[in-house]
Amino acid sequence: MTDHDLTQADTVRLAIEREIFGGQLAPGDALEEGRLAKRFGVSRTPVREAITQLAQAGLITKRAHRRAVVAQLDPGTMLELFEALAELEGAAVFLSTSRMSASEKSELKDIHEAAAENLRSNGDPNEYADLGFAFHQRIVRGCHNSALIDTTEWLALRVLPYRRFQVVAPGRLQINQTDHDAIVSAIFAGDAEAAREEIRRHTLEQGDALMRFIALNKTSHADFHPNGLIKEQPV
Amino acid sequence: MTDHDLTQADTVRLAIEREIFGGQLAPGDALEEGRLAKRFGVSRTPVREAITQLAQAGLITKRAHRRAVVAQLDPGTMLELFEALAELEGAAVFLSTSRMSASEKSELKDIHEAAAENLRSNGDPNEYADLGFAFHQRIVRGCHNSALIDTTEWLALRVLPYRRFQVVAPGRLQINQTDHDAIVSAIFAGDAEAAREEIRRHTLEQGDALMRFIALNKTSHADFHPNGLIKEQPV
DNA sequence: ATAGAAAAAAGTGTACACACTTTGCGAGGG
DNA sequence: CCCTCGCAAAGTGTGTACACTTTTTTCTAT
Repeated sequence: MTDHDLTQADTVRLAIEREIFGGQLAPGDALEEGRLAKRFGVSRTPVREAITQLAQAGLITKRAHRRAVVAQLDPGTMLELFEALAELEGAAVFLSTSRMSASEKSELKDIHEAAAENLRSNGDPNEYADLGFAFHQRIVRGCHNSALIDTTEWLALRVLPYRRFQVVAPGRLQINQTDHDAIVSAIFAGDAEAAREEIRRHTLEQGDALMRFIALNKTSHADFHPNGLIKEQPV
Repeated sequence: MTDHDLTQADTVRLAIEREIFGGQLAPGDALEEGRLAKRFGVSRTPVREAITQLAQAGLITKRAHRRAVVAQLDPGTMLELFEALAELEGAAVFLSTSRMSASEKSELKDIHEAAAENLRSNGDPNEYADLGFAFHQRIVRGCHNSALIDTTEWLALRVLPYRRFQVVAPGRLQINQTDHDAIVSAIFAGDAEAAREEIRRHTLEQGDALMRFIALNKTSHADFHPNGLIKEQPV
């Protein structure tokens, strides 16, 4: 089956997610069931279901009889989100330090070194961002506790639409890399408590920097709207 | 308006939630859209939406073209859930220690002492369970970070259907109270790190005890359907 | 002109119909 | 006897119609 057992609602949900993460749908944009239905070539029913799920995931907000909107995070909420994320990643790395297998650790080191190389050779900042994401993911998944992993990644997802702003913030990348250095060292030294502290500080700082950057570039998100760049899979 | 702006889907969702927490719907029970629709006097559409939301929340599991089922936690998953919960509560108390207001702290102390009194006078175990729930809730909410609070309580919710087993486990209550003692002391001493360690150990131990108890009473859950053993606190 | 009310337009919530998938069961071959 | 294949019943996924709510526009009176 080419179908992979994905229901149409799933397909639509995935597509919308991609558009949010890709930036075609910016925070604050309205999602109207009818239009989406026509655009994806399905009826409103699966679109509606997709929206419900995305709302539950916190990616979009929805109130009865009102249009659904891509979740918009005010500074306070975002700060809380990053603080919570910092704590969760801290908890995860605390466990990961003693639980990561040798191959997982070496994978982490590989990612870290690839990022360093990217930085040294002035590579593509987007690639660096991807490596940063993989870095955090590798650490979190190293705790081998799906409940904790899912919870952490779910939280990370909610701030993901905003991370695109960070790649262009000047000077951040080097600081980021130094932080990662400290984290890797702590993990390889087996010092769980130190690893926790390092990643907590790091993620908090990341959120702070992101907020400052957004505050400075107060221009509307609408600037980033090439719109319709993604074509979805027709079953 | 008596309606309070709740859509029918919301009403159904709330009703099913209550039945799960109340024990009328035990883990493993199948939820069939048509029957529920008839029972609640609505069409399948809102029922379907409610089920989707509950599935997203992890309270029920759902796969394409198959009946939805009240989430059944195998021992491994439950252990993971408690471990994750222990870490989250640890993170929360770490923040709470320095953030709880004087009145919040005294509230916590009141709850703790009421529980002690209940124990001393051989009071109602269900009341003690409620106080235990309130104890944890008060601590978690003391961190004043809604993202962390929501995440933690969401996780706690997933194991709630199983907590009903614990109240009857022999000897647990006294151990529980001693643990709480240590936690309260650490908070009042302002030792965030100690508080974190205490609550981590405590919650892990709680999960362990629960698992042992369930393993011993391997009989079907259906036996425990006397309906309303635990009363939940809305809002 | 302008504020307010009334009506039209747009959009969401729900019911119902029907196609497609899964599941349970019974008949026929090994 | 039991395994398998296939058919019937049950149940889910989606399209469509319509009622009800919100939003926008238009019309009226000051």
